[in-house]
Amino acid sequence: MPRPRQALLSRERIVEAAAALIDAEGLDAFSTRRLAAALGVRGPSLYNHFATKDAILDAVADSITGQVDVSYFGQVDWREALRRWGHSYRAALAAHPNIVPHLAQGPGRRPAALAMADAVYGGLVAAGWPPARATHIGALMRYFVMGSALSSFAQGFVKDPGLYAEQYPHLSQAHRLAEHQHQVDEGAFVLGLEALIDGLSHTYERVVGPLPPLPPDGPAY
Amino acid sequence: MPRPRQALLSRERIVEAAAALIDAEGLDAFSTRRLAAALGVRGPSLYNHFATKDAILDAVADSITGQVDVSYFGQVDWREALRRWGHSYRAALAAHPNIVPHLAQGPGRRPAALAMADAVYGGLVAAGWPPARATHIGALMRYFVMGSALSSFAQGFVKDPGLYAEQYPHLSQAHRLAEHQHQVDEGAFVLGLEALIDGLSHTYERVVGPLPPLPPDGPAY
DNA sequence: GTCTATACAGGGATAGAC
DNA sequence: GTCTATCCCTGTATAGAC
Repeated sequence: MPRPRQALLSRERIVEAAAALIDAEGLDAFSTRRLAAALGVRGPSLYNHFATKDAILDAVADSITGQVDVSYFGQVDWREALRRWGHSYRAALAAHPNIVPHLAQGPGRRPAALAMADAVYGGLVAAGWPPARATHIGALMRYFVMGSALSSFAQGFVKDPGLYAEQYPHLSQAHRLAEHQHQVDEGAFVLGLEALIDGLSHTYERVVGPLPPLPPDGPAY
Repeated sequence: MPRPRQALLSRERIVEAAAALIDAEGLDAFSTRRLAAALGVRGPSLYNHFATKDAILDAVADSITGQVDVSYFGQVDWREALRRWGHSYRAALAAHPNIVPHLAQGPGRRPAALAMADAVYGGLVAAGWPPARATHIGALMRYFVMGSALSSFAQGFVKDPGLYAEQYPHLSQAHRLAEHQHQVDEGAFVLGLEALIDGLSHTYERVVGPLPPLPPDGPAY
């Protein structure tokens, strides 16, 4: 099948198939040859569209980051924007847990990651945060969401109860955690996110000035 | 060199050499053959001491987790213990940034990680936290420290200013960040850690009861 | 029980033909 | 723009020497 008049591959098709393969079989199963096979093509053909395997992974990561909603910044109070961004960010990663390990390794040159950082930074500065603090808040939120996604989708505690009995007295019930891992992850994430927002609100009042009370279920303001 | 009367290898020597190799050349350069060469031995010899390459990585990861100091729990106020644990945890990871990506993928069966989780959980419960919340707090702190270590030691923003100009209006100064990445990481980590502790203190007061004021530089209590 | 030699299947990436 | 052929490197299974 040499040189069809209509190109078989495109960056979009490759990214799409790569995401599907990683979602279905994990990062380890993702090889250039397997990806090519899924596209009805031979391995080296991919190199006409991407320079390296890593570039393909970056593109997949970026397409996921692009799904994070940062539109809240500038529309609602920064506390609420932070909350919604955190949930949207985590949800985007949760939809593709298998590439989170790659995603976590830095914004690098991925445009969507930079656009996200830009929106968050701009929104916080517009809300009154000093630029240096705005940078810090964007970073620490990323830390928290990334760590949460990574740790959550890695299998946490092992199922075997015998592993824990006696050795780790306080964790004797830990095998139960494996069954409820999802609830734990969710609970830990929400508790941490709310604690962060609460703590940052106090920092804001110390550094910038008083904050308006949040309406219980108010419209954008 | 067949069968020396004194064994060349031991689990300790392997773990030590593996950590050194990873620190020096990164996770990618870590192959069984290269590790064996560093130990004056051939690749397959390692399999007399570890079942898989991954088991070696787990052992390295565990030895690093083992350096985290959790002795504060039960000795000082839980807020202060959380603070010191966070710093110790992060420092341990910062000393070996290159294996953090592996470390981040779940406590799995690594004894030191379990011992750490046990100590934290026990300390928080002893301090009055309900068990479910104690679990959540241990998890969310791990999220934050892991995310921080991962994102920090991944190269964050790229050095090239041209990449940012125009495209991301608020980040136009971002190339400066690359130069000061370390300060940003440190500042973001401290800001986030303090916000978390502050926010959790309020949760404690809502859920458990009043907290004693912290002495400015007090002894253990 | 500890090492060496050998071998295999699979990986990422390149060169050159069509 | 895709192919084939090829290179070198990887993890690890196995068999045998001591």
